Amino acid sequence: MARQTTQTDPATEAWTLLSRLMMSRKGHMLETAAAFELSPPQMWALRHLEPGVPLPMSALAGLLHCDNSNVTGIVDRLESRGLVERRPADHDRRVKHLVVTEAGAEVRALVDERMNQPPPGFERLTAQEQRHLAALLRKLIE
Amino acid sequence: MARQTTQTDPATEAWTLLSRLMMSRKGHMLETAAAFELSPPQMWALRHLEPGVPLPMSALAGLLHCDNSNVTGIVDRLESRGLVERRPADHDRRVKHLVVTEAGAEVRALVDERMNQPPPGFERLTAQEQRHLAALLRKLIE
DNA sequence: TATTGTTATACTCTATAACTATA
DNA sequence: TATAGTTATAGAGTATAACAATA
Repeated sequence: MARQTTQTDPATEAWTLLSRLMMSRKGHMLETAAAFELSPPQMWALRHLEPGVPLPMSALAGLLHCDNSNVTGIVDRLESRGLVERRPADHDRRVKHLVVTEAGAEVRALVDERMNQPPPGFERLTAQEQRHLAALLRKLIE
Repeated sequence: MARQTTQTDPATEAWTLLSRLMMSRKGHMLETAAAFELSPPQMWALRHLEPGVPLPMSALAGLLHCDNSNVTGIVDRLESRGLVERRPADHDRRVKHLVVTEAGAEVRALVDERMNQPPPGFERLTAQEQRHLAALLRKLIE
């Protein structure tokens, strides 16, 4: 008779708890996007674009895990609101670089501020526990 | 002159690391859904439906953070594949209960197995660190 | 009157395939 | 030939508003 070896290993348990925590934040994500009249993909695109760092369309497609053809539409809508701009790359004129405008950087900062806000629950951990958690996650991510 | 008090508090740092970790799993989520020919919302719906536990459509809408009218279409497609069934509730015939079929339960189990797999990185933590991480997350979630 | 789920509508996201302009 | 981005197309997700059935 097999022993009960699948008692749920600690890595799987930690990962499952972690997934549950993130799932519980989906509402907050949608509210944040709606607060700035952004669709979720538009918000992620804006968050991936660092002000002052031009990014090729195809690189954004990779970050968003979608096809290049989708990025065209997502960027169209961000550009029509003046949040990002397209600029042909110097080294290869097929490539278009995306750059965040000043207005885009402002919205992006507000979005980031809101999304980086730790969810309820963290205040139940002591400062030392919070630091320990951060240390474990750093080691996990490398 | 103000002191540098915003050194990034540990809760925000932990939360930011945590968000980064989950974002890095988006590709895995999309691949899992695609492997079972499910759209992301269809996969989430199936994961929210516990076999043997009937759930009203409106409750699922709440869990998915979307409007009731969306659930109609999402469930239509799951039902046409024989993964879930609609059943009028006894106590209130306006309500329709969703129940996972046997075929649905099988797909759901495979999806769960794949999604619960801890991502790369966990093997860099010792078993004790993994247990500690799980304990901190349990306290965080309550 | 209020609520559950559906339908109608319009917009966005999504992948695929075909196209363009560069390389 | 190959690649970056666009366009065309079809299907799915999304919210809003109007509706039917039920409470």
